Amino acid sequence: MDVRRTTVRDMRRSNRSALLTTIYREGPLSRHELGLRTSLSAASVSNLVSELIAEGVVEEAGSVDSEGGRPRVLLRVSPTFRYVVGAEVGETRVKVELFDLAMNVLASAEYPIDAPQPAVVVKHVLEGLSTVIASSGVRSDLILGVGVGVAGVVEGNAVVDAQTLGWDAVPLREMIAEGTEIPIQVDNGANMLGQAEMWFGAGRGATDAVVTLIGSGVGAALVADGSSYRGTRSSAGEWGHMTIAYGGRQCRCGALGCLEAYAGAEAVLERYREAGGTVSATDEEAALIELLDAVGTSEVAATIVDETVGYLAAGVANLVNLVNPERIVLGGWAGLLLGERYLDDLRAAVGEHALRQPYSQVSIELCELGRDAVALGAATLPVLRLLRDGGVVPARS
Amino acid sequence: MDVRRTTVRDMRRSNRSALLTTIYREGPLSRHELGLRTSLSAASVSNLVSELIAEGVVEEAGSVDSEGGRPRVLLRVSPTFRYVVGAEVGETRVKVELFDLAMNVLASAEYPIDAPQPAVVVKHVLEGLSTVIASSGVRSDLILGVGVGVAGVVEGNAVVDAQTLGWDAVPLREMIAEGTEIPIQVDNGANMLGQAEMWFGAGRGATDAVVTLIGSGVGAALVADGSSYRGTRSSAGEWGHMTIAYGGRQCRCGALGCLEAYAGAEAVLERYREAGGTVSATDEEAALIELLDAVGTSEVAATIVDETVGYLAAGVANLVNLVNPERIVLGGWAGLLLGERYLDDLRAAVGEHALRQPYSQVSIELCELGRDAVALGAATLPVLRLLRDGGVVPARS
DNA sequence: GGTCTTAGTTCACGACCTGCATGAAGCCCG
DNA sequence: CGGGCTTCATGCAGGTCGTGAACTAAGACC
Repeated sequence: MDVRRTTVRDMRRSNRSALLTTIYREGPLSRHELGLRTSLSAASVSNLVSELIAEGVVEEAGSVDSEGGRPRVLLRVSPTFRYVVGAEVGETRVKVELFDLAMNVLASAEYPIDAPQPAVVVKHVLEGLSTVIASSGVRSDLILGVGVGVAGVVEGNAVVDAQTLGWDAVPLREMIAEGTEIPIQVDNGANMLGQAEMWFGAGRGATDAVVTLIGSGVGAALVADGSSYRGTRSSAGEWGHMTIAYGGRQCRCGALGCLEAYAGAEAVLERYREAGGTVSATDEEAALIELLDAVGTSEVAATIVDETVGYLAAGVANLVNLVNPERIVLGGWAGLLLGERYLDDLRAAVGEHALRQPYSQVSIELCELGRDAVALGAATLPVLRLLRDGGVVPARS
Repeated sequence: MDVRRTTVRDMRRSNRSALLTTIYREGPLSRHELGLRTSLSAASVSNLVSELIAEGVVEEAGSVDSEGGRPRVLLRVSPTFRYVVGAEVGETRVKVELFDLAMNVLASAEYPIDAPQPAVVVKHVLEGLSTVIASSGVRSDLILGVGVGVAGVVEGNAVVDAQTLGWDAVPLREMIAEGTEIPIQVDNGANMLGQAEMWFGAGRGATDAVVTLIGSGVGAALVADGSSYRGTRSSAGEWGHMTIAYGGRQCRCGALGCLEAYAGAEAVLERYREAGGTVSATDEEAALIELLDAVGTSEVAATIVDETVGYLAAGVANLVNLVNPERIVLGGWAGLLLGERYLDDLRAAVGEHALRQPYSQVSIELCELGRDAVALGAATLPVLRLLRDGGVVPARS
């Protein structure tokens, strides 16, 4: 099972955590409302809140008239109590951003890379960390932690397998941690983007959702009962290599008929070329835009795009049937390009593949944060830990 | 979120629950071991256990020599503390069984049905209940509850949609509850079978698993972090209608290329007939056996079976990739027939469709409880409630 | 200025778990 | 065969917690 709560002190921590999480997630709230939301007694709320205020985690933020009585004082998590850093490690760049607890970007640094070697990446992350600390003027001991989102499978803070980076068994957390006192957490980039959409984007309010990530390749982040589902060894969410066309096109993973071999941007362009279409752009994103823009004039482009929506719909429908989510978020840069133009077509096509019951319960939405939200999502890792610990910041030796 | 634990009394209930669950699931244990397992202090274990013993929930069961010290007294949940009933509502029969808490069958009743009308089913369940009570001689106020597994989608104890039974929006729990004082819980039959395999069959010990159910149709029960995953509105696990062959065979759900249209027993036999094969049996199960037995002599049969294993493997691989389970259990009568003969072939074929990483972390096993375990699984519902409540039996008015 | 309404706080109380000391029960060895 | 040893189990004092009820705070309305 999970963490056992046994002693009476654990209970307090758990209640602090519930309270703090509620304040953080559901915006400014009064003590009264907090009592209702957490089903704690007014006395306990008062008690805990005064403790949180004394520690500086929570602060009062104005008040609201109540109907003819004493006005209620609103509470919020103090944005400047601590700060967090998020880093994105992708194929082509390392991006580091520093946020306050309200997730405002205070500083940002970016380093293009061509050959993503672990040592180089570590150097850039640490360099970025120093840079954002310096340019924001935030005291480094006020930084809660650094979350790192990597384009690969992460198992317990080590990168186990990252095909696109060519990494295998890289102990990334330890490597970064050697260069700083600040706690490091490493996780899968797709999950981080999903986390960002769940907290601040199209996934807000949902507890059972799937955030899809359609770029050159295809992936997904699964959210079950309000928290990210990782599977037994953290590699859940490999949606791209789901067989949807048995015996079909060969995928770069080696198998036949994977969704990615039809709906990934690389595959879409390849299918277009095979069908006789041509694009002038060499950049994948520009090429896909070119293809999408050609739909009005080119029969071939129209067919390819139409088929792509169909394949994608089958993949989405499989998610709908299997996990019965309340929301599916279409994300990733290619997902965004397709979704902007064909979201309604996609929704309809999903209906043809999915069962009536789960289909009627799901809403399929476009992502809201664009492609650059990996660092934002990664920065939620230390925030999540803070909320889980009820605002108790572990002493740094 | 889930149930909030706030007061100090909830803590005790939660600890009782942890203790009782550990005793139930991990067999006879001494107080000392319980302390280690639950990370409760020895004093608390002693305290709680003596309470549980006084209430009759737990009993001592012999002792074991320790190395040169006082022997440890083993504790177990008293099998005769209470009793539970499980019922299976299928297309062709209603089956009711009465168990003690060790899940020994004490009495059983079965009613064949042809037209599964709700009223008839309710009558049979109630009749079965009286029968098993009478023939086992168990006092009816000692029966914790009746779990009912229905072949259809269940949302909050009401049957929302059951294609095979032709039901829609049947408030089954209320209907049964009108005829008895004993608490009723209704759930999906596939999930119940999954539950049975997880507790007593091939799923034992796994916390992230999928129990597949291959019969005439195809379904699955998802288990995440040790408990059944139901999705947002309880219809998760519709594995059979996952598209695996885009634009392929028409499924009875109306869509094209569903897994069920290839790997469900009905579809397999249909594909066999289309390919020119013939079977003499009219019963589906006998027919499938006939087909499987013909593999050695008939080219057509061999091809069909070979292809079936392939399609099924693609479906299983999709589960492996998407949810990264530690175990997949092949269940259902057709799954059992196929698995007995081709489990190794299936495992290998899954490897061709799944990613290396998650494939290496999963074990694919044959179910152990056969096809008749729905009632057993359903009977775990009241047991689960008992464990969750820490052995506190709600007073019946 | 009195009364009403709503928000938030204080405090005694009962309930809880833990650590430590103590009791229980068998083994080992002289 | 009895004292010491080891391991298991329990009783008790102490500290912590959330709750309910009484109480204070702060504004609206007449």
